[in-house]
Amino acid sequence: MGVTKRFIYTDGINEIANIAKVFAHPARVSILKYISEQEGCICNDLVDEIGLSQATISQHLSVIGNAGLLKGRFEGKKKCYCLNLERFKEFQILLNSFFIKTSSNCC
Amino acid sequence: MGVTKRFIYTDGINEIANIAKVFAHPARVSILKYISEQEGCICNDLVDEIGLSQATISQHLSVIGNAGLLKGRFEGKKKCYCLNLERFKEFQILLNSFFIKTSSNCC
DNA sequence: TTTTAACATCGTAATATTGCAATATTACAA
DNA sequence: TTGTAATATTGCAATATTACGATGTTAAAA
Repeated sequence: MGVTKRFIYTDGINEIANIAKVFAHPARVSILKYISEQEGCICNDLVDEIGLSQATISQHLSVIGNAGLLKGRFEGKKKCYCLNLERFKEFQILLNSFFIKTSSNCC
Repeated sequence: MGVTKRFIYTDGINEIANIAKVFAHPARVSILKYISEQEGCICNDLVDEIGLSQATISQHLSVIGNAGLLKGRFEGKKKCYCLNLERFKEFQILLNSFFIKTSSNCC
């Protein structure tokens, strides 16, 4: 018990859930918001900005990154994280189409 | 440790995360999809349809319900669950405005 | 009244997530 | 080289989530 039974759902359903999971933590929402607000590249100002430890921020960044939402490149020892806009739009479209398909009412 | 530090984020950020959390499990995505596909009112066909125990489905329904996404009423011993369309649209709008505000690129 | 069907709730086991300190790792600076 | 700043990874403690059996609760059926 305790494990999500992913195999009983369609790929489409699982995909929506996986996308949502990225946004399901305020730290990750904050990170995305902050990154998109910066003109230039940002690094771990996120640690100061958000107020979680460096380890924790790095962990959240990897969750966001694994979802394909980040482009990161090193500039010397600093790392620049940027939004992968294409993927981000893809997420928006997928979520929206879920909303649209799911908006008929039964009662 | 282990607790999400909600107090360090703005209400807006927490709200997005809370909304996303509802969709962050495939069972809940399935339930919403299934409910919206039914013409009339549905009950716990969800148990047969999805293949989780009645207790588990009921639990997920209460998560969805607590988010304000369900209208439920009893018809005899059966309970009819319907989408609260207004709230659902609200979710869609909130998520979308997050996407829009967050779509500028830094690199 | 008793039974039964349709849910809800409780208790609990299994697993996942969150967060941080400590410890790598990496690349520049001295 | 050695030191150091920036980030990643590891290990672990605390808490949350997921799932289900067992047990309520309630309303119709028998």
